[in-house]
Amino acid sequence: MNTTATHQPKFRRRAAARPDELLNAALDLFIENGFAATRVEDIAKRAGISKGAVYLYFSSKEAILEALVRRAVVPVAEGAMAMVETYTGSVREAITMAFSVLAMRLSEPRLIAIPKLIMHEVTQFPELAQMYREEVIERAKPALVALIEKGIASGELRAVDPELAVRSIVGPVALHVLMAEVFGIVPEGGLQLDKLVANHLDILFDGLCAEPRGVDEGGADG
Amino acid sequence: MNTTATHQPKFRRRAAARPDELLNAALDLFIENGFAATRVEDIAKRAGISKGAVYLYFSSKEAILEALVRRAVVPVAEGAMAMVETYTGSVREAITMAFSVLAMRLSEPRLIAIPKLIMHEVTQFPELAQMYREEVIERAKPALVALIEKGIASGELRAVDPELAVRSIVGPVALHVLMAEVFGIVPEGGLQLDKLVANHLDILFDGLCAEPRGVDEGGADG
Amino acid sequence: MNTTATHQPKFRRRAAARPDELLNAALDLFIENGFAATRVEDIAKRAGISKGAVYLYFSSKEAILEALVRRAVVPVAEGAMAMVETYTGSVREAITMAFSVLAMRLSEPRLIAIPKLIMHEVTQFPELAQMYREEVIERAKPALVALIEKGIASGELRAVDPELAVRSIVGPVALHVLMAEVFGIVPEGGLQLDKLVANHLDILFDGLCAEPRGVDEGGADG
Amino acid sequence: MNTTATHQPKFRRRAAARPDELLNAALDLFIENGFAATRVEDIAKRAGISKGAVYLYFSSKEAILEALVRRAVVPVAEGAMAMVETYTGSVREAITMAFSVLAMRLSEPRLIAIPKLIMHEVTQFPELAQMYREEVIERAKPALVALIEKGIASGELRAVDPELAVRSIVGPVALHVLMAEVFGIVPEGGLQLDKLVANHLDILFDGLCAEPRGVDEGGADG
DNA sequence: AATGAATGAGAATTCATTCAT
DNA sequence: TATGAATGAATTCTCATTCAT
Repeated sequence: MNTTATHQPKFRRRAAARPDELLNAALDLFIENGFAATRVEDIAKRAGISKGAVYLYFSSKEAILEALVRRAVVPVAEGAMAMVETYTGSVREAITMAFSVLAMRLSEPRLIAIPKLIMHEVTQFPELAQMYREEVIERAKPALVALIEKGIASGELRAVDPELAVRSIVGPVALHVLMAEVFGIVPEGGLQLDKLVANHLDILFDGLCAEPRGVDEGGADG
Repeated sequence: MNTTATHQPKFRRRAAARPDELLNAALDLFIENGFAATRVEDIAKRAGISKGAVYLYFSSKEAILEALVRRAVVPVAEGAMAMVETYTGSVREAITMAFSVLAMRLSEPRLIAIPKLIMHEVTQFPELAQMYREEVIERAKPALVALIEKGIASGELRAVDPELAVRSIVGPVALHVLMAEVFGIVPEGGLQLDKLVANHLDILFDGLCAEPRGVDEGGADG
Repeated sequence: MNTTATHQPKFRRRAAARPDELLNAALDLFIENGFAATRVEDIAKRAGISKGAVYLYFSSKEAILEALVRRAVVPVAEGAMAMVETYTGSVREAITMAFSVLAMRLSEPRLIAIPKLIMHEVTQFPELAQMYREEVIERAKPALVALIEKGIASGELRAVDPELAVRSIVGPVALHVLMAEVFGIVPEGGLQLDKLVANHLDILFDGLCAEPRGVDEGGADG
Repeated sequence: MNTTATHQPKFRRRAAARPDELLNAALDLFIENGFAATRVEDIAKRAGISKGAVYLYFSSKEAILEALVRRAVVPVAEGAMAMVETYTGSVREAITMAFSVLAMRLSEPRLIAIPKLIMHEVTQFPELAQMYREEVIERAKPALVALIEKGIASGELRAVDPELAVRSIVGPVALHVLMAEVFGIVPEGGLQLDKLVANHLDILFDGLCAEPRGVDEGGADG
């Protein structure tokens, strides 16, 4: 937000910081109570300003929701899949690495909150889902698909359908998080995403079946 | 409406059917517009009765939602995993069979609608999620876990973490449906759940990796 | 409102009478405080119902204003100038008669209130003025113009511009009322519209009449 | 905007002109949108200053309206009817002359705007109407009444009621303007006040003039 | 069992006005 | 003088729920 020479205005009250503070406050409350059940006044109060002041920064409650998603979407879209595209070494390593990053991100409550929020409000505001799809999913998915295609071409992977394989790769992690967030099904000891990822990658790459493999069943636990 | 000469035929006399008709109407509307945006009067109108009459059958709008979930939950919970528990033959066959049933169910709009609805409204009504968890998930999951444990014990499967493996099994399908329902990401030609399932089971059982395998049957296309 | 057989529903609360009661209440308050300063709740209270019930009958506050004007406009438009069109005898008699009717109408507070209301709110709701113009003015004016034209043709009146002469006929009465209503300039003893009309007609006709004049230069065009 | 190196020129330094600039801006906006629909910020923006600065010059929005009327009222009241009072020659000439001045004034949008504004806002701010009455109407009217009385006394005019005759004189012009301003009824080719005045005076005087009549019954009362 | 008129709490939004800078 | 961020009172409209009929 700052450019280089840092002695940012201090007069102008704090107009510059406000929008972000408001979005943070709104995100907290939307997560907690949902969009509909959150009153503009609540957002204002949590941000430490008055109800009216909110409208100095956002034209409506819905505009807050939209800005929230947009703000979250931009950085993800930017650097997100860069690493996958520039991987060196095996596909297995690349995906493993990607997952370690993904797992880390999914553990940050304020990041995972955005897709969750979209899930909740998609009925009322389909444009949010569209924005998320365009900015995040449609960028990340091709990167993974390309990765798989390269793996197949190089002979590292079997000839599976790359598009659908992406579901097999990402789905278990998504479900794990969803179960926790929506249905409150959390393993003892917390999400333990790393454990899930390890188990999942093991299955993913080497298969569930024991027999056909000559080598190393080794297993799931990290 | 009539006052003195009263012997109104009033074709509608199947009061017993009413609750179900109301739930059907409500489900349609909840799916379409979400719970909050659906007015009780809309439900009444679609069910062909008056707004006031709704309250003869349900004590509140929320009670309708709850009844909706309860109604959907019971049959699923009952017969659902029976087949898995009584499987004969290999684990691979059992899971494949289970998936073919699951895929069929997920294709029925009125069935998939329920977990979707819960996803949307869980913030407002956590008890719905709890009910679903208790009645559906907590019954289905142990069945699958047991299946995997048996497979491991019999040597058919490698020694993975059974709890987490369930995510690897179900996750991709869940994600596929979620992508379609929430983000509108539908493959050309429709959901094509069968194709996804085939590809997924192939990966699941035999792994993505080509090399270690002696046999490569080439995979994905169903 | 009634058709012939009169034993109107008495159940249905009193839905049939409500809109009119509401309009009456609204008119009173709009006159007293203006449109903007009248709260919907005030209207409801005066009509003896709740705020919410107002919206069962009118979709918005503005809709009330519009209905108010429309209601007032219809009957005026209907029978209003019929008498002028079917006059027998001299133009002087016809206009004199018309004025006696007009004066009577202008004395009814609830009738004069409508154009006053329009005057006040025309800036916010130009469509009201348009409606009034189309329904009332554009019907009444041609009737008077025609009357004058006939008078000129028959030699009873001098050759003045009929369109503009209408202003000379109606203007003084309008101004009299306006002065009273807007600026509170009321002659001692009340409006005394009859006295004004008598004086005005006297002036008007002894200028309009051709006879006493030796010369008739034909008048109006500058 | 500047922070440390402060010697802002700030070209605007004619504080003395500000109130008038504000009133001009306000008048424009009040005419266009009405008092209620005009925001203080709009006035400020049009006057080229900040919202807050408005309150350095006027204590409230209402005070602006009041000042507006007061400013308009003073000059009119001062020189307005002087000419009528000092007329020489016939009453007919004096009134004709007065009308030519009046017509000119009524054509100036910013002058006619004031009584229009009062008309619109009189319900909310009756004191405006009172001010206008006292300062403008109550000065102009007596001048005209006196004029007529003199005319009657000198035998130039018939014995009409002078007070009421003023309505006959001014009313048509007022109505003409009102029709245009409120109901949008404008003759083809614009207001054409001169044409109306010519026609009106023709009608007016050949009724007011005593001469052509053989008999003078004296007229007006009832 | 059924109606639909009526209620009233509740929330978003606007804008005149204040005040720290 | 001047700014513009901040305030908060005020008002429209919605809709779940009740109840007289």
